[in-house]
Amino acid sequence: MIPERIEVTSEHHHPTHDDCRRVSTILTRVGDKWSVLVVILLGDDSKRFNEIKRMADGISQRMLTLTLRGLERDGLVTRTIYPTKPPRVDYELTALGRSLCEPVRALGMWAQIHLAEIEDARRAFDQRTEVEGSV
Amino acid sequence: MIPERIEVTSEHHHPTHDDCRRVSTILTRVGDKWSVLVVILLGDDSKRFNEIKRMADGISQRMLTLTLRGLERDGLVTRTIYPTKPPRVDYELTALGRSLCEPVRALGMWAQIHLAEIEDARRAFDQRTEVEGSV
DNA sequence: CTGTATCCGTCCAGATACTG
DNA sequence: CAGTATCTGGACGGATACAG
Repeated sequence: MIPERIEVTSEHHHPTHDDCRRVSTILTRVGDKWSVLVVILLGDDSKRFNEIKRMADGISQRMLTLTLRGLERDGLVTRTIYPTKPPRVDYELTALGRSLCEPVRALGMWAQIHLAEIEDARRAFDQRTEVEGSV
Repeated sequence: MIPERIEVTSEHHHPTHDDCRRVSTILTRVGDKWSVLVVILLGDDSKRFNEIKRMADGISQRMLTLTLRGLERDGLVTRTIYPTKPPRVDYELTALGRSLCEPVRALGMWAQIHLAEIEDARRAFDQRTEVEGSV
């Protein structure tokens, strides 16, 4: 029972303020430096802290902790502690987390498909700007 | 002719480093505070600077300028200057910009559908954390 | 191993004032 | 109207050291 459209401001058929703020909110969360990377990396099986850290390659311990906490807070990942010695903590995507993967992957596909196009546009823009600057 | 899958690192069938970095890059760009909002607001017809500013409601002039420049640089919007008096500048989504709307809307739908779920998770988490803190 | 605490430099966003 | 310039506070990310 997935609603086709949730509730859009008044009559306007194309999403407006409320709608966009929501999108914006989620994208802000999702768009931070590491969250999506971690979500995708988690994939289907649970993983340990350092395992993720190695995969992410470049993330600091601090940032990984913060990122995982954020994802946990949003109900996207679960955190399971095994009080062994040394301690072991497993992270795993929740159903919600896995469901997020779909639209994110779609965006990822878009990114890959249009990457060259965007980079060309950037080069062109930078050149234009540069020329202006040197006049 | 949209490729099902572009090129994923070696054998692994689930996206890895390269893949993820790309997604991450785009999401970072897309995930900043105003870009997506502006893209969605632009919709199908061109709009003027202050027109967008009014719709965005809360964005500063500076941020709107920077956001639009960024989008223009990435080839997502065009900027048309009419040297009238007073000057008039129209912004419009490019084909690339419009194509971005689709995955973004998908994410938006996801956000709307799961908003309550996420907020519940947040409340639960905060409560748990709070309890721990007070012990 | 899996964190937390602290320090610190950088970037970013907002406010304000000014310009073509 | 549509910007640019400048200043400033705060958030963010990284490095490091320490703890359970």
